[in-house]
Amino acid sequence: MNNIPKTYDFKSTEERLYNWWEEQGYFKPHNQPQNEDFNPNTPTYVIAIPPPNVTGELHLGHAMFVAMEDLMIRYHRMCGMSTLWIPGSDHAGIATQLQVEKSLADEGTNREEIGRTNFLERAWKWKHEYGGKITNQLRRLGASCDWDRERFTLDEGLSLAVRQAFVLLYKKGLIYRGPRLINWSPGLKTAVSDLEVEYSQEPAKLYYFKYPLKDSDEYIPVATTRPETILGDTAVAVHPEDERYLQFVGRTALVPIIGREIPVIADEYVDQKFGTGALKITPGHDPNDYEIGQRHNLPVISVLDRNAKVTEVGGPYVGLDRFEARKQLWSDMRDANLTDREEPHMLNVPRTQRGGEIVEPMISTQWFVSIQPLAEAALKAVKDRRIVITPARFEKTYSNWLENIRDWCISRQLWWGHRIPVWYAPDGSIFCAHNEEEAYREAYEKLGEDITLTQDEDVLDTWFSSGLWPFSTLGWPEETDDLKYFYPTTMLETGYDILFFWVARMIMMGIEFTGQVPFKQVYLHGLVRDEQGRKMSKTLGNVIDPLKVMDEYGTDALRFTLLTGSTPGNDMNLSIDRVKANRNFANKIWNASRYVIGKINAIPYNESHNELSLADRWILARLDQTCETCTRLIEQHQYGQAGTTAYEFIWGEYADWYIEISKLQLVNSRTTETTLRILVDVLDKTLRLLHPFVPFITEEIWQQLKSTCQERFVPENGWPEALIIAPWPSGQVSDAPNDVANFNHLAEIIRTIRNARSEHNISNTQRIGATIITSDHYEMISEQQHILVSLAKIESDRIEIKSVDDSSTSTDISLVVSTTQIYLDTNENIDTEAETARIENEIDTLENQIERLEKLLDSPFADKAPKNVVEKERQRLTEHRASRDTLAKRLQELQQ
RNA sequence: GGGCACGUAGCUCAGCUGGUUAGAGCGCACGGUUCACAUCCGUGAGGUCGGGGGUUCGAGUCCCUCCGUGCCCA
Repeated sequence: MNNIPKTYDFKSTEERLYNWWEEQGYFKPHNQPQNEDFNPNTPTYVIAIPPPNVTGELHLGHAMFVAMEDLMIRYHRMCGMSTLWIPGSDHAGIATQLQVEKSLADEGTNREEIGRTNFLERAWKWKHEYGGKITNQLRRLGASCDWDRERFTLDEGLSLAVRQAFVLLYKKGLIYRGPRLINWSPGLKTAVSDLEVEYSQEPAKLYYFKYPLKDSDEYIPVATTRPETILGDTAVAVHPEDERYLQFVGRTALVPIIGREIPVIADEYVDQKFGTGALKITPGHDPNDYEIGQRHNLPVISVLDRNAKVTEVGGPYVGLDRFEARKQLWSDMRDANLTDREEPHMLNVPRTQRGGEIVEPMISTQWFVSIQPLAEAALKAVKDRRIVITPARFEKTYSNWLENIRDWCISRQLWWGHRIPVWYAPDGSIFCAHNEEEAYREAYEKLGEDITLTQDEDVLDTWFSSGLWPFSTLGWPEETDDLKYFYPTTMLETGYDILFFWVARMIMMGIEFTGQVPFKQVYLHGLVRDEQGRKMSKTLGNVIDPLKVMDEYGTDALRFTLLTGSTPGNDMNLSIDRVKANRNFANKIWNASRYVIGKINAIPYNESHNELSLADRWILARLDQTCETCTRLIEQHQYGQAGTTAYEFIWGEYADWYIEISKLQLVNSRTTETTLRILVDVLDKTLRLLHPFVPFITEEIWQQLKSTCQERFVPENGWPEALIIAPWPSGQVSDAPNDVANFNHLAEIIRTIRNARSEHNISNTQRIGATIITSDHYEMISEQQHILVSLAKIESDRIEIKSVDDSSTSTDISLVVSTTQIYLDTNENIDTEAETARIENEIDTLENQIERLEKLLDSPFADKAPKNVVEKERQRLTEHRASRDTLAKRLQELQQ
């Protein structure tokens, strides 16, 4: 009868459908400059993917952004916009280089040994071998991006964009090179930006010691967390109002052990309450000291080199590792009687984001972007709402960061990346150009032909190229047709953790280079954590692999869980139980559809009346409302709510009620065809609603529905080729509130009867008698009698609908649903005592409600609250009173 | 030190601009072999929304404060 399997098999579906979609070209914008019938005025919806690292392996963060963005893309595609999702990946400078270096190490060599050219060859080879992995995994998630437009940050085009951006900024004076205090990673041997440093609270020691004063036995007590930096001290500072030490200001102190002479200065920065209240100043290795040093014109001494080993200024300690030097120096100071004591102390330790080793602040010559002017423009774009961030609270975070931003260190001492487009002549002249030829041309002009240039050794921060992503992927700096049509993009969706790293920088660079904001909306999702709310980490062993989840429960289940289990900007704890529940949801969709398709196949066409039943009108009205609600919620970025709404509709209303009722209507030849038509119509539209959330199952079942219906049932504008490009169902607000209210009343009666049956342990197969007394619903209930009979398991010739209570009813159980009275005749020995108790209990609750409502309506509420709200409560009071009276009467009868 | 978020049923989470005895899924209890589905159906128990104070006719939903958790910035 039905050749559709009983359970949805996602394994045989997902890959097949994905490939088909892609082959059919559905992932491409339907309107694009390459088309012959291109219309530049067709509205666009464009998202540039947050490019995952090429070295990356799929994790739930990727799953999250794909679920969100694919939802946005699919929704807008169905809405008819020319929709483009640009995929790609970034070259992840440090991560990739580390990977390659690791394999070199395994071979017993290293990058210095094989040289830059060979190293890059190796890196590219690595990229070609493994770089496709992550993008294939994105496909697995169902990402409907236009793969023909896939980009990689080291592509030729994007590299050109990077050089162009650099040259433009340089010529504008917004890029400079110079020695500054930067964050140095001794292990990676490169500078990193402020953002790439993470701070962790760690137990450490506070070392108290004596700073001897020149030509005196006196000393200033000083505390430090890093004794090794004493070697680089260039001052001792005290607070200008600190009476304890004021006398020393202006005198000269002697650096312990090495005896260098340094001044004692006064500066407001010093915290009198911390340590001894006196501070040693090491401008070469501490950001705060650096600033104090600037204020007081102190010399800057670097005591540590690129390997974090002591330099020659460190006298006897030269060559020692920083922590070794600490021990040695402290021990020597102890011998010299310069130490006081050590105290345990919680320290804010700066560590590199990658690798986690302790960052060494040090002076180094690096390239920087003067960020101030860019930041101001970026701030303005959000302030005047050319860019809107969701959730809004991140606008504050964004502003706060940009208002306090510091220049961005963009050079990295790596080989894998965009090499800085700057060439040096032997005389030190600098030529910043798009390429070597151009640099030479300029050099010849200035210095004559007999000259050799050498290019800067460093590469750029990966984020520098990511910052250009929304427009470099569209062809910038070329004025390509794509750029003209698709830029600015519409939405930037990503995790809030890279708001600064990426989003802010794209906004700054987008405005700078294109004069336009790179996107109009920003939507930030939260981080996915484990069930206990812990961050997933390899060391904790609590990492949930999305691939495994998809293997077990299907992609749709994972996507739906991520979408409905999270709220904008808030972290979510992923529960596998929920994924499982959503797998069941997919199966529910499957089986509801299986029912419909099976019925169409089983029931031959027969002309029937077009008159709609209450249930028909109800489900159609509810469908309209659901479409309207889902659309509104999606437009408001409340994606989770939208998904839940559709979920509840198809399961709780369509499957639980309408399908059940359709079974009755289908056996009646007068209503068969109409019922089938409505079954199809509602299912079709609901599948459309659900498609952006659960694309695979909906497309799969929709195709079957379509081929089953063929010409027998055709939607308004015909059957589209595929669900992925089917028009989004518009929801006109239904004008049938009565149908909904009536149906709800009917359903409530059924629920109440079911409830009573269950409480009295009446078996499901046991039919019972029922008398319904209703004045205001008499007609409706009479018409819907067959539904009552069927869904509440009532004996069809033992049901009676009355409009007046003639007190002739024999009954075991008495029930009340607002103004409708229900009397059940069960043929069983109903425990009178239990029934009495039940009714008494019911009356009790009603009395409480009545009392509460009477009080409420007697309070200022009655005239201060809006009329409709008051009216609702009045209504409720009336109903409760009626119910109470009915039950009281019945109670009396029982007690006679 | 500054800022933000979170704390709602045993568990994982919804609850939009405040509207009046709080919702879902899972779990639990009871009952179900009807031809869509046991990855199911029906019924039920279970929170007064971290504590306290305030604004309001009315607060889980706004304000203050305290406690707890997490994050960001310095």
